[in-house]
Amino acid sequence: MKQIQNTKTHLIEAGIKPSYQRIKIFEYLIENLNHPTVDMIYKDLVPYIPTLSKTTVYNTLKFFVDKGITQIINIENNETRYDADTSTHGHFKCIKCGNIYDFSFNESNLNIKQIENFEIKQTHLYIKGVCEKCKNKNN
Amino acid sequence: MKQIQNTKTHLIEAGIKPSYQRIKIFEYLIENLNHPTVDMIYKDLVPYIPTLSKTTVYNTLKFFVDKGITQIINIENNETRYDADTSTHGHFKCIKCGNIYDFSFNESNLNIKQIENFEIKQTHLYIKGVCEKCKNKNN
DNA sequence: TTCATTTCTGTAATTATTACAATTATAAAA
DNA sequence: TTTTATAATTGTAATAATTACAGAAATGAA
Repeated sequence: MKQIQNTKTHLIEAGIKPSYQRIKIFEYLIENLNHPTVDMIYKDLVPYIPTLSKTTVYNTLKFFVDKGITQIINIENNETRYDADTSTHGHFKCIKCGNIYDFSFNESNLNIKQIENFEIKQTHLYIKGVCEKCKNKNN
Repeated sequence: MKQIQNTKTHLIEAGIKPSYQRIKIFEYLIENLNHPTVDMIYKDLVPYIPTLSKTTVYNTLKFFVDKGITQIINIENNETRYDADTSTHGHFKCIKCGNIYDFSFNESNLNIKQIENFEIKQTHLYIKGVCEKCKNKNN
């Protein structure tokens, strides 16, 4: 993923007015690439921004997604996660420890005939299983 | 996907006692491979099973998933969809018409090095974009 | 300073899902 | 056939995630 030097500039370039809350939320995302939920973001930030509202977190993230600087990760049905890395990459969720690992994959190798003439906007790949650590632990 | 000849037998083989509700719900799934939500299943079945409870639909689907004859499809964060085709296959969701198209892909082509030693249980691939029909319509 | 616009906040409403207790159905045993 | 135990279904209440919305605060230009 491309390194982001300056949060403020990055927001402005995406057409987002860099308010205090937006800067803090986006900084949180790039410092926590472990795909946090709204609740995690809110709980971790509210000590530093006591007036923060959960609605603001929701609104801001939706805005980031619209502007293309954040993507939504849907692995479990009841928890929406957010990722400041908007490049196409896969996620592996370990069913033992719950950890989510990023990985890269070659999209062009997929070679899907059935949707050849479709216009692709986003590709999401996630894999569930047992990670190496947990595999070794339980043996 | 493997053709299912007899719902009752299919349930028994999966270790599921074939109650009336279970048979009807599973038949609905194999007749509606367009990945219905709990709400769709409930609304479509309740005219035929007036006593049907939404809780039963939830319980039954969870049971089917546990027993491996149904898989969960997570494309949009707020709607869990169900698929009686448990084979590994991809889903394409058109952002114009909302249609979900199935497609097959070659998992081994993904060639993922970062999770080489991980134990893979399920692979989920979904693509968002514009389907051929909608692409032609809007031009 | 005023005014218009945008952003943020808090509460209430909505929706999906789960928990749980009571009822009903099923099937084996007496 | 009746009894009994177990499993499945149902309805309601509770929970959790998300959205709607109106008012307050902040921003920035006139």
